[in-house]
Amino acid sequence: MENQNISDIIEAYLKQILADSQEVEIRRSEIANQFNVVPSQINYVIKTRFTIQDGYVVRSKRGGGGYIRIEKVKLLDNLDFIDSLVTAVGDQITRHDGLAIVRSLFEAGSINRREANIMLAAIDKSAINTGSREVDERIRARVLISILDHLRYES
Amino acid sequence: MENQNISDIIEAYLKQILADSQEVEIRRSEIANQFNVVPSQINYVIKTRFTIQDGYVVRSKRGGGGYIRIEKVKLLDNLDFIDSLVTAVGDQITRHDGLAIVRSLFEAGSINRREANIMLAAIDKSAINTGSREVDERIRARVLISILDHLRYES
DNA sequence: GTTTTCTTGACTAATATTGACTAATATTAT
DNA sequence: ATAATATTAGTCAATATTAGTCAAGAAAAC
Repeated sequence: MENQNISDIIEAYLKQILADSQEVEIRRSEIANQFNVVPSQINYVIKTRFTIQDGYVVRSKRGGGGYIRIEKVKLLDNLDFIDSLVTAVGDQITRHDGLAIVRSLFEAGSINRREANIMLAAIDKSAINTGSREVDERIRARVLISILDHLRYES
Repeated sequence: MENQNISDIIEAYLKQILADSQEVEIRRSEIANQFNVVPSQINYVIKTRFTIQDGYVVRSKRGGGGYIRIEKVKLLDNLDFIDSLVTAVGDQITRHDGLAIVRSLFEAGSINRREANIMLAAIDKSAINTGSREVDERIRARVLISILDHLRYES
């Protein structure tokens, strides 16, 4: 074992629970208290160590009875492909190139025609049209990547 | 699971009754008493969890013999249904209400789980996040309506 | 010495709970 | 009939209870 910082320790704690069960639900302040760190460090640990690339989906709720729930998901075998598309999208993308991304998914068999059409509708000009082409391209990129990330696992 | 808030518990209680019957009729003060909350919390639960987007219609009467009646709505044919959702979306919509829209589509059988997840990814915070809540809500509305419009043609 | 990662806390956002006040309807008294 | 009273539900704003974001400084890695 190398020199472990507290983030690593919290990560290990959560992953140990996840070794036995499909998901773990915590109250942020409780865990923060338990490990004697500020609450926002829990967000840091989750953001850096429980990403979708790692095979985790995180949901949360604020307010009374709030929680953070980390779920282990079964990743599909198209990960490298999705990765390459995410890279291709980058942080902004034209409609034309977005169309090509969706077509790639369809032709690879990752999505069917109906799903492709839903994706196209989501990045269409009628959907994303703020008046600034640059802003539109950034939003389109994020919408696409958000969808691509969901195609990584079974749901 | 273990630390649910009382609003969730009341929601679950009502929905359990609605699982067996088309509607449920309550006396507000009785339920408030039963769950040991103030009466107006029942209004909160209904307002946040039994909206028309969720597929419920609520009627009530004040005065002696007053009641609150929650009815599970029978969905119309697909076109009218999508029309009603488009109307419900309007020109801006919160994530919470957007979620309810997608859930309605799913529960109505208009889309399957995979399609629902694609839609949710498209309107997620990770996808639409310009820094202005108002702008986000407008974009979210347009993305949703664009997808809803495409769902008309295909079915 | 520079860059990356970690830690911290101030500020923000979402959701839940509560209660004072209001409105509608029913019942009773005149 | 009409007015007064009782009995419901509705609205709204204040407060409480959570989690999220972001940026600055510290520590570690390179």
